[in-house]
Amino acid sequence: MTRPAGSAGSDTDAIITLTGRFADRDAWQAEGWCRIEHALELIGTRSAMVLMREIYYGGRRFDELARRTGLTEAVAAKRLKQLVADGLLRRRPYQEPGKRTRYEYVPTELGRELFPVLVALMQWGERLGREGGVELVHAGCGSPLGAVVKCAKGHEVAPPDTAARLVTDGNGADLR
Amino acid sequence: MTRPAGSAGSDTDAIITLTGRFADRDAWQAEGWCRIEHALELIGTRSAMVLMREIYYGGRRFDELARRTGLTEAVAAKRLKQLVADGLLRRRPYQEPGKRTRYEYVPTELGRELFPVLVALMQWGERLGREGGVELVHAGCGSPLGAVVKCAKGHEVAPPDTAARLVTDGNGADLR
DNA sequence: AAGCTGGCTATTGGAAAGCATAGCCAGAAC
DNA sequence: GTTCTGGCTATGCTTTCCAATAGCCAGCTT
Repeated sequence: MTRPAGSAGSDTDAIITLTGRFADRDAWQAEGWCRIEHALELIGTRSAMVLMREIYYGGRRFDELARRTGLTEAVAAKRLKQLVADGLLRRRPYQEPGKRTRYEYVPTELGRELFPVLVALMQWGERLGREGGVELVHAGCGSPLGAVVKCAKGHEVAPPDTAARLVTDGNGADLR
Repeated sequence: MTRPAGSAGSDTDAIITLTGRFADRDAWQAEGWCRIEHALELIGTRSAMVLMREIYYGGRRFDELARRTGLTEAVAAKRLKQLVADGLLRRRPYQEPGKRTRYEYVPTELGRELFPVLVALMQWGERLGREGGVELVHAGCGSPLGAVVKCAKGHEVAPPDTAARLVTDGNGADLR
């Protein structure tokens, strides 16, 4: 299908502004290139997300993580193993007196960098209107947290002020 | 299992600071209360996420959305229907000359508010090291976007400065 | 009226996610 | 030794996700 130029919906409700070669969406596609898809390959399951949530709440040990997420031990073990393999968590030995050496799961730098994703999801989940729940606040002033989109130079950016840019891999690879 | 007080891992790697009644994780659990889980019920599938991504890139019509996400038409139709039912998208009639009236999918306010989630995921996905891809930048200055966690009063907040707070539903309901 | 087309819908099947239950194993307690 | 326990591991099943393919239908064209 060839889309008549400029006819695909009014642009009054466009969210991201596509500029340059991106303006014609028929000329490129994001499949396989998309960083969101890459991210979802690692944390795209419910079990991975709720385990990382519990890690953020301070859970470290296997039985606590399994119990508090409501996952079965089998699912928790499998997913924790994968999160370690993917570099979000690290196994760290510990030993309680009179007990054998065990391992607890602590976040790596990559795991910590998931913070804005978790906060953004919690913020959006609040919008869904179900009352109650746990809210994150700034320990210093007590105000609730939110994720704000800013550019590297510090400007706050709303969706219409956003443009998409192609990043090549240096090997001359191109979109599509 | 009763966890000996203060023994569950060193707190040097704690991410979120739990205060007050939250300090004892055995006294509460997030299952069912968690806003992240609520959010994932709506956008927890890969198909929902990539469809919303294409909506952000400006895709509006069924065949374009299906084609650019790489989803089959059956999956795209089912997921779009669900996204409309959940209030992230809205069906808007359009008619091209000589064609019958059709519907395109435009984001609602709720759908637009997903922006920080998408940006945070893209930012984190970039960290995974795979080269290439589409990057979002500020249209004004060209710098790449990121999601920054701030409190309502405008302070930037790092994970250790974060506290968790219980929000009741006004009916005296409590955690667990 | 007949045909074409875009936007779905239905069916089938395979893969993955997740639950329930049971079993295994290293090592401390005894 | 033997027992006990926490942390997994294995097995079987159900559900959900998604691909592939085929079919349906409103209404525009001719």
